[in-house]
Amino acid sequence: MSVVEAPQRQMRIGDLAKAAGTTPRTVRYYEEIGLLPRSGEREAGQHRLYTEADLERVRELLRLRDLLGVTLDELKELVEAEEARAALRSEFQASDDPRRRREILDEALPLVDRQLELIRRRQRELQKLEEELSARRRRIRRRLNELA
Amino acid sequence: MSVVEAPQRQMRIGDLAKAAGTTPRTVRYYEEIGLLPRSGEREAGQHRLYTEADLERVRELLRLRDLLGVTLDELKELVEAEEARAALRSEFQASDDPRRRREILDEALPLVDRQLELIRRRQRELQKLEEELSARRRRIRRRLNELA
DNA sequence: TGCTAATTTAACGTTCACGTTCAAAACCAT
DNA sequence: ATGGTTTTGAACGTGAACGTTAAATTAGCA
Repeated sequence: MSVVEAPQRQMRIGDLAKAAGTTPRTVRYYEEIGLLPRSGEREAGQHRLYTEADLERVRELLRLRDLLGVTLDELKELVEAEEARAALRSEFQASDDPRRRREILDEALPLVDRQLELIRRRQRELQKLEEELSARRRRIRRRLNELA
Repeated sequence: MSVVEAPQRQMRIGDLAKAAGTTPRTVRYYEEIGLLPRSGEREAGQHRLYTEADLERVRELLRLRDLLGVTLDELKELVEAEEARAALRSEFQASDDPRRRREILDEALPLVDRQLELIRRRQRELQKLEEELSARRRRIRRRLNELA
């Protein structure tokens, strides 16, 4: 394994925000409330630098925010330790110890499961709503037919 | 047709709110922004009275609000003339003229269709998200298996 | 008729999720 | 080194969607 990682094209907050379809302010805010990691070790004053993986994470957060109707606090619990998870992920890549790799995977699973649960609940609710509206639509059409 | 309607058990705002799982304040607020009808002719100062049908409407509004991620203004457009629609509905019941009945139904249909469109878009987005998360879940499980 | 609980209107307060502004500092290219 | 662009940190501002409070009515009941 190379200790020297692939160059890892870094980007700054403006590029990240644009690529994620949001604003720098939002990214900083998410960091502020602990929804995003503190962006590397910065000696106060230096610009934040992000990787492609960070971008993906931001995109996913925005998606979850929009699709599930959760507050950012709930979202934070939902992706709890998204920060830790990112750390784990790189540790996973770096680790050769099967016991450690297994621990990491064991932690990742319930996180994904919790997200899936919420999503499926939402799907069921929407499904029910859709069926009811479809039924209403059919009734209307039927009555229109009866008038023809 | 009886001009004297069935007694129509009326309830007041507190009962309505409780039954709908919300608060009187919210109901008044929705009336204020035109999302709910003005609740009968009240000579200023008198208590608002609601029917079972009103309750259903409130329930549906709350449901749409929670399930689609729309602002109340968007919701208002979405159920545009929910007020008018309620009026139309009772007019429909009262009308024997097929031409009028047809007009009413013709207006009701696109309203339902717009709601259905939004709901289905949401369903598609959630579906995609679910598939991606499921895939991630499978990858994790597979790796766990490989370690066993 | 008198009492109590619920409602009304109006105004002000609050929370969330950012937007806006600004001076100072950092970065980048030449 | 220098100029132009971007970021930083901090503070204040904002719109949506209600919550809270309070004084005055109103409704329901013994």
